[in-house]
Amino acid sequence: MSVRNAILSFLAQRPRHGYELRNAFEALVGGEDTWGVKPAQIYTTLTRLEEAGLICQESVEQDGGPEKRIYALTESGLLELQAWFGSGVESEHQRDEFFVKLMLSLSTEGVSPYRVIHTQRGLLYQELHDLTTRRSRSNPKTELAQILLFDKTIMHLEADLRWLDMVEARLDEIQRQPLPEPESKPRGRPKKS
Amino acid sequence: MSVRNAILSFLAQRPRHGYELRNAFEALVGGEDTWGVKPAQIYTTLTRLEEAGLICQESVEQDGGPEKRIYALTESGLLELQAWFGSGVESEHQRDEFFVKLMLSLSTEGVSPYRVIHTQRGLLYQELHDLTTRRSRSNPKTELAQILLFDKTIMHLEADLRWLDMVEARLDEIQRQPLPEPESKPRGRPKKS
DNA sequence: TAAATATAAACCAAGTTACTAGTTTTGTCA
DNA sequence: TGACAAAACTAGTAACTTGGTTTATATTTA
Repeated sequence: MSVRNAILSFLAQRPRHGYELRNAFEALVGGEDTWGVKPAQIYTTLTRLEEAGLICQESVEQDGGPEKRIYALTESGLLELQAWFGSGVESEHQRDEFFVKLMLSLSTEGVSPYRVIHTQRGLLYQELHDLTTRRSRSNPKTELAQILLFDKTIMHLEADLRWLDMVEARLDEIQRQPLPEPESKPRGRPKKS
Repeated sequence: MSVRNAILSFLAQRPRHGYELRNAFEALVGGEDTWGVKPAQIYTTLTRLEEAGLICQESVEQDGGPEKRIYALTESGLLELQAWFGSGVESEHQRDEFFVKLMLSLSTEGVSPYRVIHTQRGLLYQELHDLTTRRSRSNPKTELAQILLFDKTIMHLEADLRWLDMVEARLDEIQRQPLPEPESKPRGRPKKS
């Protein structure tokens, strides 16, 4: 979704071709190691946007080298973009992979939930360390936006670590509660009872 | 990925058929409004897992009604599952849609970044309110796991809100910094230096 | 007929792997 | 000095994977 809308937004500034869009995006998010977007993704997204009528091919340059398909925003593309800016970004509510893993580890024999937590904590600390290092290497005079993005991720990692401690402390309690295992219900409309 | 691995984990307990797996998953994550998984996703995932050789059809029950394809875990499926439990869940590092939107709003005319922040804050407060309500309606004697999952999401939302304030306070500063227009890299073979 | 179990086929959107092919610059060697 | 290979950039295509949705189905039972 981000890449898609970013393309629309760049094309709202002026018509561009695929490679130009890729560079613009990478510059915006902070380069390869932050959000490396592969060239192919730009082009597949462009064709999908064109199919949807949100952009159109304006012209094809060919100054000696390979072709440059120049895309431009259509009216409906502009509307879509404005709708995006006007709406909020919903969080991935409750779809937490680690939570699922932890719950499953409680009901799977041969797997220790404490070990699962331990492993996860190790990974989180690792990621936290990497990010703080990279954050401290950034220049606040020119890369403030990047630093703020680092801060956001760091805050999330710290929250995850606090949560992990919380869960670990109450794991016995969770384990004592009945596991939510539904038995297969009988076929057909349920009895009125 | 979660659904996929959850299926493997359920099949590790005992062989089951599609609908049974769906019920097990919904019971685990807490029902429709938390993580509604459509039946079709279970079946598509099952066929993909079978193609990958991680599960196999053990038998087909047919007690009068429609067939029930019973799936079982294979050895390589068990290995895969253990690998999953043994590894950590990596966070979606730095791929933040709202950050992209905010940055784009700075360089798109006709869009106010303050408005974008305002809208997002409204949505976050809304989500926070909904979650705290639902959390308070849960029973800690029987749904402790669910409550902890609510807590995790709530902690993330709170972090997002704090971050939003932080960013808003420094928005002028960000705006004064040069927009990261893509720097064109030097072409050709790099100098030996 | 209403409501539930149980499954299948077709499709979709985001993103990846692997590839082609030309361009520009630098390094090196005969 | 001239030829040429090496390395990186520019620009794009095709095929595939993955996670998920839409829609349609048949069956059972109150």
